[in-house]
Amino acid sequence: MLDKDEVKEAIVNVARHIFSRFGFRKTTMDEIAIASRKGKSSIYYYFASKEEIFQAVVEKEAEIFKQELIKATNPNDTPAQKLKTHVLVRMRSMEKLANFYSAIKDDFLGHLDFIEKIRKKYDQEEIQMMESILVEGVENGMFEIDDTSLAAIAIVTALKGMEIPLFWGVEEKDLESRLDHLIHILFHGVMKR
Amino acid sequence: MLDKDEVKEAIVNVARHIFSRFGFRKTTMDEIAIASRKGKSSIYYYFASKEEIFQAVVEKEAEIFKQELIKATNPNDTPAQKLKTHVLVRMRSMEKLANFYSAIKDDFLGHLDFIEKIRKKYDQEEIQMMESILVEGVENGMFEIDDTSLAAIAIVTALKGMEIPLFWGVEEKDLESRLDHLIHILFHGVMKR
DNA sequence: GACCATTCGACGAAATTAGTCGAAATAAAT
DNA sequence: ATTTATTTCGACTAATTTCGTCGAATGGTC
Repeated sequence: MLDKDEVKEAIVNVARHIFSRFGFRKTTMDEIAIASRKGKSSIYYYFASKEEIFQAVVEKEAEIFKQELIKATNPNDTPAQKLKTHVLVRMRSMEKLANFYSAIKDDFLGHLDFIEKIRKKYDQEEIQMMESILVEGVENGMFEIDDTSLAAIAIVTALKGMEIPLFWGVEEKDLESRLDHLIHILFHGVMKR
Repeated sequence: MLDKDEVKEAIVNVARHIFSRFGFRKTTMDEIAIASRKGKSSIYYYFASKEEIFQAVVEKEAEIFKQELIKATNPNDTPAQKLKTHVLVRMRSMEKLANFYSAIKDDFLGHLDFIEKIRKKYDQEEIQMMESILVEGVENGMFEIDDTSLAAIAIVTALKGMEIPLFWGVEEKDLESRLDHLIHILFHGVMKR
């Protein structure tokens, strides 16, 4: 027997696929119900509204990115290696996230406030992850940073602001060198000479 | 000033993108109008109904496949090389076509007759292209076929029936060898020893 | 000006959809 | 066994969306 939260999660997973394919407006509650193999009222039993499911989906999307970040990071890596992994994962998932957001961009004009709220929360977590990498680097003597907190904010913000097209259409084999180049630009001031 | 057919084609091109992204049902005439930078009535001035645009889109989709086939074929190639190119282009575009049809598969249950009609027309053209390759091969003395017409039908039908998943997820580097294998299976009885 | 080709916004009838309601089924508790 | 709480569902409605129409406006050509 499935616990309530598990059913909710199953529904969110189904909804995630449909939303990311068709966007908010073009996704119907009936579709979500059918794809979840549930009656429509059952969906409303777990979620108060279409927006509430969507909110859960966005949250899940952010959570998945975070998990990928954690999974890809090897604790034994040097801080420099961790930086590279972080950037790599972010760039990879950026494409996915960009697809997701472009699928819904037409549906919300302006009032994306709750999405921004979720983003902000996960941005802060990402900044913290980044800072712990930087702190480790400083302790190791590999990095030279006065204010790691500020530096973490600067780096994550820079990554976030980075235009994705920079990486679109880049061949897999060229990605590595371009990544190195990017990291060089970003972290040149951080590494100890 | 644009001629009437050019405007129609421009609209079809716009509609093609929207239909292939959202399917038939989830694509609205207003969207097509806005994306075409036309008033909605103007769309209806060129096309009688949503289905009529869609029909034109399907036709265009098939036409594009045909053009790709023609473009990829080098007249100076040997018949054997032409066979390979034909199979390669078909497999590549199959993926695209499959995406297109999967986007609309839920919208029409059963009554896809006009789509089948268009397909049939283009299948016949493809069979003729195939036959001319076979005939050339026979004249060259490279192939040994009694009834080229029948052989062309058999080969194209076989290609059409081939499951796409056979090629999905296959790495680019492995594609070549798998293709050779397929061609060997398909054309073994045709090549002169 | 008269004529044709093309464009358009506004409108209505029909279809779709978000969310509700009451009830049925299922499990848990007494 | 009976009550109670949890979960499921189809049918319904009010509000929105959407296809296709209508009549008019625009602009070019004779």
